[in-house]
Amino acid sequence: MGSTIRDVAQRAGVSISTVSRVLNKTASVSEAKRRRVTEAVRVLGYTPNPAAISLLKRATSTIGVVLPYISGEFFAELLRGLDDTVQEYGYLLMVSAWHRNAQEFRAALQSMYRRVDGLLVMAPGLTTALESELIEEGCPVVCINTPVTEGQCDVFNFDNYGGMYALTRHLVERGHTRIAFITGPNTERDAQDRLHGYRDAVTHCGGDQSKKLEFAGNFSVECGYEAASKILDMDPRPTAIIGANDQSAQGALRHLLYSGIRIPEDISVAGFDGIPSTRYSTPTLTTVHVPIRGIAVRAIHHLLRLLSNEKSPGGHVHVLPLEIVIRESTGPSPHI
Amino acid sequence: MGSTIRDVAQRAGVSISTVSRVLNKTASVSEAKRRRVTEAVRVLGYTPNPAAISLLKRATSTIGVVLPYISGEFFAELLRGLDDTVQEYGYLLMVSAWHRNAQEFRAALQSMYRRVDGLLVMAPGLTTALESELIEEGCPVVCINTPVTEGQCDVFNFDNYGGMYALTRHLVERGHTRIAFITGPNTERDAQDRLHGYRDAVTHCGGDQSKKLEFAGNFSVECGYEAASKILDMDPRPTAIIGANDQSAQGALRHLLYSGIRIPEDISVAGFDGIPSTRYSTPTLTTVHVPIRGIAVRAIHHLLRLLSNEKSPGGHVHVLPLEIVIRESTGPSPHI
DNA sequence: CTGTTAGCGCATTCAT
DNA sequence: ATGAATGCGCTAACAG
Repeated sequence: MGSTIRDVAQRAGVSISTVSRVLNKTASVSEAKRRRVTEAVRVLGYTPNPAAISLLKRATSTIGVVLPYISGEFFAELLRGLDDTVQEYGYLLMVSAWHRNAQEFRAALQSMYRRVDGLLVMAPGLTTALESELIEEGCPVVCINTPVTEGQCDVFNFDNYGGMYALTRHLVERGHTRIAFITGPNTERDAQDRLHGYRDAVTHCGGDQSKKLEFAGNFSVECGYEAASKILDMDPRPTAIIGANDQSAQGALRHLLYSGIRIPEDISVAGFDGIPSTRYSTPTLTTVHVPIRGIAVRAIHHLLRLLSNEKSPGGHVHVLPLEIVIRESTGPSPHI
Repeated sequence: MGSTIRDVAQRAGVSISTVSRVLNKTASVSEAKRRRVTEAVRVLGYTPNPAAISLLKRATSTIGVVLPYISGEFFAELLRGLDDTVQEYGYLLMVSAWHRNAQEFRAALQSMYRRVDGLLVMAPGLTTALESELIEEGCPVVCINTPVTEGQCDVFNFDNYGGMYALTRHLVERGHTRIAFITGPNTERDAQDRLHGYRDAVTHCGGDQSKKLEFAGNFSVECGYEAASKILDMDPRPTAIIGANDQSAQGALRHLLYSGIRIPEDISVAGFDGIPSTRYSTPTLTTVHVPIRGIAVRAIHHLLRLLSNEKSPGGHVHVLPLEIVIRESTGPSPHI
């Protein structure tokens, strides 16, 4: 280890260009020298220095991932999808999380500068000010679940509005009129879209529309737990609760069960995201399935295509439709 | 973007060495030139090319993370802990997962070569053959939850054996004698240690010791679900089930509830890891808490110390004690 | 086919 | 205090 191309050349008794040619198959080399080089490489355990290649070729074989946070099943699944996919193409993943503030977002972007060939960004709370910086990053950028407006980079979004609209309508159609809603962070677009989907569905389909039914949350289990506590005190009491994401719904579920409420006889609970544990919550959680892994794979494929110049960024916004996963048997269903 | 130190020098009317000196504060520069340089840097948005620095300094400000798989809450929490910590020190995280086979492990290691200053490896199924390659990686390596034997790199492990021993003993003391166990992958040391902890506790404390009570699993929810199905058919039926990890316990829980079994009146269920959702499973899951984030922080600190030559690798094995988290109220407890 | 040479962008001597 | 020159490891263009 630690050997350079020069060491290999010396050991094989050839010039460094010959070594390079053998390694990169960039020109034909006599069989004799080829074998001597190959052998020397093996013995020395030689691996080209990525920094030198990067300096020369302006490419790093690395994809940068910038996420608003890393926690919960959602991100594990996302990262796994990203990693699996880039590995297929010989790329590496550089990961950096920021914590919902512009400065850290900038820092994360900055730190990736020239360390990655392309960037995969998730920034549900992206502002136009930050957006301009994204574009100037100097490398192809693909966004996931991010409100990009200026059409400078391609985006893969979920139909957060439509998914929540459908979920809410479903509940109204099942006879619920007072449906409480636990919101996500009001700085994030996906959370806002879900809120609007809920509001519109309630309005259009004949549910109670009242701001009092909306409880401020932040996508955490804890906020769901607290919201449920307030919801139970309401009079008249809502007959259904929707969490802006699964975690807040799970928090609510937790509190209701503790309070002796029967689900769904007394109150129905639904979430959003379709994280694995919704399948084995008790009772299992009706939710809207977000194909996280699928979007990860698609986004990476798109990004790699941009890198190979097969495509140019067109500011395309892909909105993926979402499907409700209905699980409302009283007891747990056999599906896991 | 895309500007080099030469561009900055030209714009400021100085030599590149002066620019370098200003940027790195490596020598004193006249106030006038300093300001011209600073201004030029600002206007051009200049950032040094990491590849050049890396080539020159043989350092990348990057920590590599090699994990056996990325899924579930466990890894999300681990990664979050790692990322938070390295960010404090201006490092970046390069992540690569492998899927329980030696070839992918080698590939992951290989791909990190010279791209990272240090390596954080988790390889519960590490064999001695692979271990030797780890050592030759050419950069400091710190392991987590990995059976390193040759004492060449430092390790932070959990007391998997002791934790499971304590958990099993706890159940025996509560009157259980027939305790079923859902194992983890038999290629992984942590899973084996947990199994041995279970066996020894049963033996020492007076439970039924029978291989028939052991069900082969692989840390997944699904295997727990299937194992529970077989366990229910046993005669006499076990009165308790321990999953080698929380996910398999949750899978078992899921099946039991579906089958109308009351927990814990009919059968008690316990897991291992203490992932967040054990707090809002129904009923909440008794488990052994593994301080994932804590170990992530410690391991990174240790690795960074190695990098700064404050310490040299001594083959130290740190075994962290584990604590049982008992949650066995019939209904969910108010703690979330 | 093969060896020599010129940079990639930068920190670092070495002169001045 | 500052500029010129060297080289980190490598590929590619250039001569043979």
